[in-house]
Amino acid sequence: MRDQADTDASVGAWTKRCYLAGRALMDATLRHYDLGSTQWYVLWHLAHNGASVQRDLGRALELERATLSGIISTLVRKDLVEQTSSGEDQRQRLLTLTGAGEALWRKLPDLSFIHETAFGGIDEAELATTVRVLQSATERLQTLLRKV
Amino acid sequence: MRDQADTDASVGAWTKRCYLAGRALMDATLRHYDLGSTQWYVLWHLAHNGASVQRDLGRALELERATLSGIISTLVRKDLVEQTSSGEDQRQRLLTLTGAGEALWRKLPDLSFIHETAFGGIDEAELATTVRVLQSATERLQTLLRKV
DNA sequence: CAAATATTGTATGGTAGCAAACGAAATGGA
DNA sequence: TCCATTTCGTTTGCTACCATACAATATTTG
Repeated sequence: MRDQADTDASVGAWTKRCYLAGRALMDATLRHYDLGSTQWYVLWHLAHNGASVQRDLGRALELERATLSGIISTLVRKDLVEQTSSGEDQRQRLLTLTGAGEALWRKLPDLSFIHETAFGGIDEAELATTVRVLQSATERLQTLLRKV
Repeated sequence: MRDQADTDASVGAWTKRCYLAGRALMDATLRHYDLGSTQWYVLWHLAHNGASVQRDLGRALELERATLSGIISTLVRKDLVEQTSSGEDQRQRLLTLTGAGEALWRKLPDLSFIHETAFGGIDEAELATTVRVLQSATERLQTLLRKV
């Protein structure tokens, strides 16, 4: 018998559900192409905006340096992305799609509707409020903890 | 100079932002106690509901078997949770807080407001719709991909 | 200019999550 | 009863995320 994944354990409350459900959907689709969802975002950005310095890509996709660094290294290992030094600033790395990367991108089904469903439809005002509440709560707690 | 974490890289779109922001807040607070946010949820459940079979805990917190298994093993390693065999079903493991686990729980600040802010206030109808859309999209894509 | 500081990317180690495969135990049907 | 199936927990291997620390390079300041 096939030992398939549990279906009784979906994910927690709604932000978690929407976030992880969207990721799960993308992952399920991208598994056929041996790609992760964040890897897809990187290819997406490079395919639409052309070569990019790693720093800028990180800001655009709102990923931590360290996180992006890992993602990029696996994409380089898969020969989908190339990392060259950008002439100007010797610290920066310029990212470009390789031929294989462009070929794969053209083969991929259009996932932007997933992106929209899972991550779109944002109520920016509500988001801003939530984030502000969380931030001030963090600060209060941090202050309290420092005193202990 | 202190090499602190980037602050320019918050997280992506709003589900991601809310989900990860909530986790980040809990993690920042719990770091002082060497606890992760999901570990906190486990202690929380055990402290409020008493001993629990691992299967039931998994369903209550909506965690995958494999995910929970890992979490439990680190909590056992930290001697906060005990895993005994539940008399009836020899496959099941009964989880209880150890003395150290209860002591730690009593020391922890109340994080339920974070839980509420980050994960509460769910519009269940909207959630259900979103999840349904995502699921049918998954199925459509899976079918398409199987045919290729 | 030299020294202090900031920025960029990398590496390490941790948490959290999922899929797949496995053993052990329970259950259901022929 | 016996065999197939299901359930429960674990393990392995992967993605993704963060914090921390570090080297290398830029930039700012004295």
